[in-house]
Amino acid sequence: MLRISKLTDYATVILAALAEQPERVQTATSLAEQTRIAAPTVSKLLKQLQRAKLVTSTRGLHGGYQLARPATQISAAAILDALEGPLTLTDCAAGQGHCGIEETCRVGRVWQRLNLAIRRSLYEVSLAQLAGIDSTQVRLPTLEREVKAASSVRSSS
Amino acid sequence: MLRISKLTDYATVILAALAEQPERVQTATSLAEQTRIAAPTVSKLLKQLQRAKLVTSTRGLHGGYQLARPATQISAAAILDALEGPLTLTDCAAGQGHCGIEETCRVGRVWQRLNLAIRRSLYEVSLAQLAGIDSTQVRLPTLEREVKAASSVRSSS
DNA sequence: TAAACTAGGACAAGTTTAGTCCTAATTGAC
DNA sequence: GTCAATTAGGACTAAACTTGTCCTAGTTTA
Repeated sequence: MLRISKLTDYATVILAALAEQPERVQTATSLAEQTRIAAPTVSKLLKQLQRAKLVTSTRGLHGGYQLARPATQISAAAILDALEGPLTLTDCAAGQGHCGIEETCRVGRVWQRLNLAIRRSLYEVSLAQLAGIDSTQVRLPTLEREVKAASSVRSSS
Repeated sequence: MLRISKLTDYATVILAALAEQPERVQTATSLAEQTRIAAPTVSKLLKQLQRAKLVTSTRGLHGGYQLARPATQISAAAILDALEGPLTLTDCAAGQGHCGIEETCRVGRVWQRLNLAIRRSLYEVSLAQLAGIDSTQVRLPTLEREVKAASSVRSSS
């Protein structure tokens, strides 16, 4: 539960490897060797990351991948979004609003707020910090406020 | 991603229904009607919750289920644990420690700490709050501290 | 033109999740 | 003591998601 997929985990490892040498263009193959992740998987992930604009790609000979922006400006939330789509703790949160038990379910709202709180906390963590490159402390005023609000919300909007 | 399972969501709805009338013993069937969740599913979930000691059961005629303790003393984390087992954001966190890319992976540790931070925040939210019965504000000093620590951890232990 | 790359998507196997059903065991009422 | 209501436990199935592989096409440089 509340588990990020293995692929997402891999992606952060790959991004961390890119973050270590931001000036260098690295091929999927080389990244696979560095990280010990199977090459086709690395390839696939890099494609996804490219689509999400987290890395830039150069085709052709001497091509490869680079971080699209500094590691300090890539949040954990962005990585998760890129690979797993927008984060929704429950199905209701996804949008449609009809899960069959709408009326009886006053629980949904609170989950969604908790959801948001967690999301914001992930948003405050940068790739640089995940990779252990940057040790800058993050300020997290948002997080505390959000979770507090989430947990005290009532059914009456 | 970071999604709680539908069953867990159902479980909180069921627990919320029980929390509304803590003095009453309610049957699985009645809870199914109230919540509009399919009866066999409700049954199954209640069994799990009973095993986790979140509800008490009475067998036989006029039997049914009740909360094992006040809703204020049941945390969201406890509900998640009961249904999905101990929370692990990544596989590495689960224990074995060999995911094939150990050496190259300095990312794991930070995930695990974030994990813990989220977990603690869930621990601070009670069923009463989820159900909208109790509007008590929670103090969350732990959460802020935890996430801050998690995000600034370095590879060097 | 050939070689080294990425881009995109189809596909298959494995695992997890969701939900159903069946057969005990227990209790209270008549 | 028998019957009906109810939980206990687990087997089973179908659907969904995850993970990983592979193939073909497009791009760039030497």
